[in-house]
Amino acid sequence: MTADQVVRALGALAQEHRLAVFRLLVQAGAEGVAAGQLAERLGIAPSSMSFHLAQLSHAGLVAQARHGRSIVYSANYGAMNGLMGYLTDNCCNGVPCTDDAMCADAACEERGAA
Amino acid sequence: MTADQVVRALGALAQEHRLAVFRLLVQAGAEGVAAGQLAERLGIAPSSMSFHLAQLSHAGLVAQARHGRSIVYSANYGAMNGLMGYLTDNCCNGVPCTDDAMCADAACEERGAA
DNA sequence: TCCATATTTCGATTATCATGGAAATATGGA
DNA sequence: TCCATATTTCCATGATAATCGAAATATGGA
Repeated sequence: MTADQVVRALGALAQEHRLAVFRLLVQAGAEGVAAGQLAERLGIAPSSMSFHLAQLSHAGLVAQARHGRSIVYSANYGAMNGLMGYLTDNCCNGVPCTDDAMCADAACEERGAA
Repeated sequence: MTADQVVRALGALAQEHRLAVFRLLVQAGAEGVAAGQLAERLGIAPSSMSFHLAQLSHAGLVAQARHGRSIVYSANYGAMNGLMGYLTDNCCNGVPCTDDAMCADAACEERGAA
């Protein structure tokens, strides 16, 4: 994952509505949620939701599939894990990890100083 | 960590120069790096660097300490770990973690479905 | 006190983001 | 074919972000 991709993924999640959308999609799992339902649940206009979904899609964080008249969105766990990996390396690289940090005790030992 | 704090932290990192700054600070460790050195290393104007450092500081991701005439910035690992924890919960909550995912095999078992 | 260094704040400019209504596109069913 | 539903694209608007030069603030030393 390149730094440019990381910036785009972070930017995609760095917005109240988009973070909420991603959380909903993660909770929904592989089944996904239709665009209209997302707009209704968050109380924003369909066109605004479409804009946000495009950003998430452009960042590779969500996948879309047509299902009848609806377009169903689902979370892309691979992209999220890639982002987490980059941040973990960033968080722990070259410095002793703190003891009370989840990032340290679990992830760092797993991945080493890669 | 509230959703609002998470959005602010993500937004702080979702910029080429600020992500680079944070990486440099993580590499530098507790010693930190002065504002002027950061600006010189990244090749941007001091005032621009000050703007970016203010964003990182406002998000709680960096700490600052005056050291003579310089102001030395250092990474706040606690805030970063808080962000990682939120994202980990977001990434794994309620769905079966994929096998090839770092986020899954290490962090999820550690934290459970909290 | 006076000056040089280090950083921030201010001001102006340009670019990008977020929003929703209106129109366009696509699908399914009568 | 015709219509209702679902979503996106287009358009205009207001808000926020990123940039840098210039001026202001703070520190240390002569």
